[in-house]
Amino acid sequence: MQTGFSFSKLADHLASLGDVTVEDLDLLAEMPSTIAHFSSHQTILRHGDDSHQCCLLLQGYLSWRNAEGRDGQITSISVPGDIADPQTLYRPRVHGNLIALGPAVVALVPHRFFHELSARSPAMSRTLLLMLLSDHAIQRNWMINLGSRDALTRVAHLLCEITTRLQNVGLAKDFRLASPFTQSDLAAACSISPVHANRTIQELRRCNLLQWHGKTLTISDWQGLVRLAGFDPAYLGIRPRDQGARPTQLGPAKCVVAPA
Amino acid sequence: MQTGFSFSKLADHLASLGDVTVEDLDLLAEMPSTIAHFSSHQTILRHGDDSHQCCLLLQGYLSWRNAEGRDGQITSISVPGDIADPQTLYRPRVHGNLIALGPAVVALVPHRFFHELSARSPAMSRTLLLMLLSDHAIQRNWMINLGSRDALTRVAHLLCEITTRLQNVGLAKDFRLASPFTQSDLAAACSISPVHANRTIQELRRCNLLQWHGKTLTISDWQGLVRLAGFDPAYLGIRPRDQGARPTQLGPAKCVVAPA
DNA sequence: CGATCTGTTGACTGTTATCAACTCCGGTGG
DNA sequence: CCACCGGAGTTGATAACAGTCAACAGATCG
Repeated sequence: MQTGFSFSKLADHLASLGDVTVEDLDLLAEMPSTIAHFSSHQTILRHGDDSHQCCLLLQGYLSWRNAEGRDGQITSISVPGDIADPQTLYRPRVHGNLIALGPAVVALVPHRFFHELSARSPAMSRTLLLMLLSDHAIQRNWMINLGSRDALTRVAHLLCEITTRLQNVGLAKDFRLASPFTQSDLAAACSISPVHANRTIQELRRCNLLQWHGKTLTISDWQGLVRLAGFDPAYLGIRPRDQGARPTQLGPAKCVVAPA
Repeated sequence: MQTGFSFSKLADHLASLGDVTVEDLDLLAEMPSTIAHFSSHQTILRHGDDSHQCCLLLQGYLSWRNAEGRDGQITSISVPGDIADPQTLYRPRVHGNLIALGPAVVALVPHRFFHELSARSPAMSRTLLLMLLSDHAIQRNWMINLGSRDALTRVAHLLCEITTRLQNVGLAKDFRLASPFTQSDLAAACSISPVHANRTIQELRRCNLLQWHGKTLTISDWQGLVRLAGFDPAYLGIRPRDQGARPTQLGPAKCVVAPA
């Protein structure tokens, strides 16, 4: 599945959202892009910037944060196959800071490509819109997470969501997922203090719900975690895998240049 | 300004978001609608419903809630001129419960109208999209409100936002706004307990920032409230009033029927 | 004029933040 | 190879903010 850097995860993501045909997904093969690598906690987009390209995440995690660096609340997390900044397609001015959570690989795609794609394929246009709505639904759910759950269930719910979204693009097989982020990052996403995040994770470990060794997080009791979090994936607006269309073949991306 | 039930507030709202011409706004005059009145805490859309019309709020406030009735966290508040459920334009299945905050008057507009409007006017199509993005930005800001402010500044920030959005459609003149909602509603929007909301409001009163008598809330020290809340209206994506286009003339809505 | 909802107050409890210290680890440079 | 360093994880003590419970006052409405 790991054919270098490819757009297959974006294709998976789009296919899970709406009814797109194989022909639609094949249009993605023409996507022009610049591949960029970022190191942990590096700023990708700064508050107030104007952006004329989209950040398509290929590997790792990205976060939208209130402030730069390690500080500031995380308001959103992107997983591979996500377009981290779809809003800039319609309003280039960036609100908030887009920051890598651990090392990340991003494909920078000119807005023009998506606008032309929308013009050529009504189905793709609609699916991109559904992507925006899905983001919206995820945000609303984060609000509920912050507003009505305590630290333990909050962390549990976030992990359920991330895992489900990863699985939607073929990652987190066997409930084993990369965790290049720190406990403080997790705390920033759940709006709890790093110290309390640590205690919370210990509690989850003690309940034999998960293991977190090094840069790998293993969920040992998925059903238990789902029950604890009260997690219902319906809000994500995605369908079970392998029902949607898949592109006939997607080669490696046309890598124009690879800046640090 | 109160020419019966008109769509002028929607026009104001749209004009504040993007560059729409007077001709674009005139298209709204053809909007077919059914006027509906709702009483406080009445459910307008139930979780799981399929909706094929949009709820354009004419008077009062609407809330999206986690649960029906008075319970459940509020994830979003609509003010007059808002389309409460723009998501249903693209995904009819409703997530959450749309519930009136105090008595409310709503124009029910078939989805078809907005789809045809989008097809006829690219500017309107774009502006409707900007409306969606504005909702998104407001949500993100609520997350920050819940995650990084204490009860006092949380309530203050919410009141600043509501006031600004009301002023954007010509309401809340002189910082005097209708408050048909209860303290418990406010608590549900800030994710604090009703008791604590009460104490918080008393604190705001004690600081001479606002008065809340009966169903009218008066902000007596706007600058002070803004300072306390750390409120910056930039995220709303709206421009100062009276710069955008205005429709030539908008008569009363074609009122088809007025159910209770 | 009673019933119900809303607002108000006090006492108590509990979750979580904060502060501080310490360990462990990976990297870096001497 | 070792000493050092910074970041990350861990632990305990304390404090603050907010939730809960309970009771009552005032308003509103049938």
